[in-house]
Amino acid sequence: MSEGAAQPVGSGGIPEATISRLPRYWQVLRDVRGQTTISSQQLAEAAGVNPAQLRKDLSYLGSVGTRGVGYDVGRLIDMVSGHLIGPASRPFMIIGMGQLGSAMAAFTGYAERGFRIAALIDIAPGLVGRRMRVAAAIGPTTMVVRSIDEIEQVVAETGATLALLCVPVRVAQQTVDRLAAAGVDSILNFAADGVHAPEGVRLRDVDLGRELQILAYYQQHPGAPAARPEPAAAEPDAVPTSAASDPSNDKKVSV
Amino acid sequence: MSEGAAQPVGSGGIPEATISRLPRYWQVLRDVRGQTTISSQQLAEAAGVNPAQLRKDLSYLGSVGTRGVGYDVGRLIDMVSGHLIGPASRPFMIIGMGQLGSAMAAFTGYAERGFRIAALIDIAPGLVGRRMRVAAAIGPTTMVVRSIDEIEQVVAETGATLALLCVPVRVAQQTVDRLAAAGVDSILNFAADGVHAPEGVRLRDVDLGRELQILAYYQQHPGAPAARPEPAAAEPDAVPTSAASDPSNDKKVSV
DNA sequence: GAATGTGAAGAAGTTCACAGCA
DNA sequence: TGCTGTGAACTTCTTCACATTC
Repeated sequence: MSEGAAQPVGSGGIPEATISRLPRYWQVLRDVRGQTTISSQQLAEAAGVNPAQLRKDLSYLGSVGTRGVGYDVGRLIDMVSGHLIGPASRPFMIIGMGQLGSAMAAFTGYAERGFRIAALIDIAPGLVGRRMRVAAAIGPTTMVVRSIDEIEQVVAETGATLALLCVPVRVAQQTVDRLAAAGVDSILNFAADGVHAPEGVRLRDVDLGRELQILAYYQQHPGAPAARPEPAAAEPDAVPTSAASDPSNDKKVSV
Repeated sequence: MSEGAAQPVGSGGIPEATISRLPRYWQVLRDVRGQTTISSQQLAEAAGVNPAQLRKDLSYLGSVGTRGVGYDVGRLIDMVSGHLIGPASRPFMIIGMGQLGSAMAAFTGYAERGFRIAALIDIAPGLVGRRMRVAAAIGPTTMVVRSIDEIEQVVAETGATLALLCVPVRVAQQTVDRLAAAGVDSILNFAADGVHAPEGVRLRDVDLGRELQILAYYQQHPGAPAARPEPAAAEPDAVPTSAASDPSNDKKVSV
């Protein structure tokens, strides 16, 4: 059917903006696994987006809602995670086991989100070979830190081509190059300082300084539009003194 | 229409998309502090954006380039950081001194980016009162962890209304409410699990799971257009395969 | 001559509004 | 009746192209 509406994106078909929202939908869906169906209204509200937006986003996945009813929660979860992660849990490595890397290893949310730690990597002789705590699917466990010199072997053994880069800034570039050479094609970079991604590697920066600066901008410029249009009533800036907030989900000001 | 296409955004004047790019320009500018001027061409290339985009972005700041010459680097740095951070360094608090919070405290890039740690906060009796290492403007130093019960006082003393939230997910919401009540109006949230921002609070989520899922999507769908258009010039990048041995491995955890 | 600043064209993303199906 | 799916309107963002200034 159809033709008119051109495919919004050349290859994959799903617009970038939609992809970046999928994880949020997915998370909301996990939180409501109890119910069997959910309407675009409900899901959109919980995710903080417009219902039409949500329906359009889901329609890109080749949607399967039922008119008059809503979406089947279980089916939608499968569908979204199929697109995001694939059928099996996805292995990844943590590179650099300093404080940040250790904190990442201790994060308990991986399994739930479809990932699993395949290896911990460092270069320091003092760390390589040591056991460190990691959060696994079934409670915490430990894992031996391996050397970056074995990286090719680790990639071959585990099949992990996704890495969390937690090394100091000054070795970030060389480490990225090293990983790329070993076949890693996707890197989440916490060193974030103008690291250049080699051909064929997808690098995503998480830059603390950037996030802080953006927040600081909005602190300095009150009145700047954040993310929410939401007409709502103009309220006299009543700061809730008691933690209890009203349940009517007034949209967040997330910037 | 009346005013023509003048002010593109209602209140502040600067489009959101532009604001989110300013930190990147700023960082590039810091890296080239040596030269006195820079052209939109050069700056744009280093930042990985289109030159026209860059010029338009800068023009929102009430730009001050010189035709035929380029931009004065020093002046531009002042201008951009004036918009992002303001005249003085901006104080912030780290809430939750677990592994993640400790890693954040050790991050050495704050001063350079216009921020300074004003306080470390936790709730655990075992931590409150203890000294922890933090990276300060002049080398590392230590700071006493204070209780969240003193939060109002800390805010009053330090003037910090910006917080890095590094607490476990399950107490994230209540902590946010607590901070909001104490006058904190901007929060960078690492717990990131559908935390709701009280009225008047700007919450920005850094969600590890989300970032991973987005990367995983592109792994599964090669050919989809990613983030990097076509960044910097090809640099002759001497690839140091032998990673620098780094004894002080954990100190400079750059996050 | 060289590079900025910007109107206008173009692309991408969002929201509306309603047809169509359960 | 209720809610999805989607063309079309609308808004925002990006890029082009060129007049303008040094």
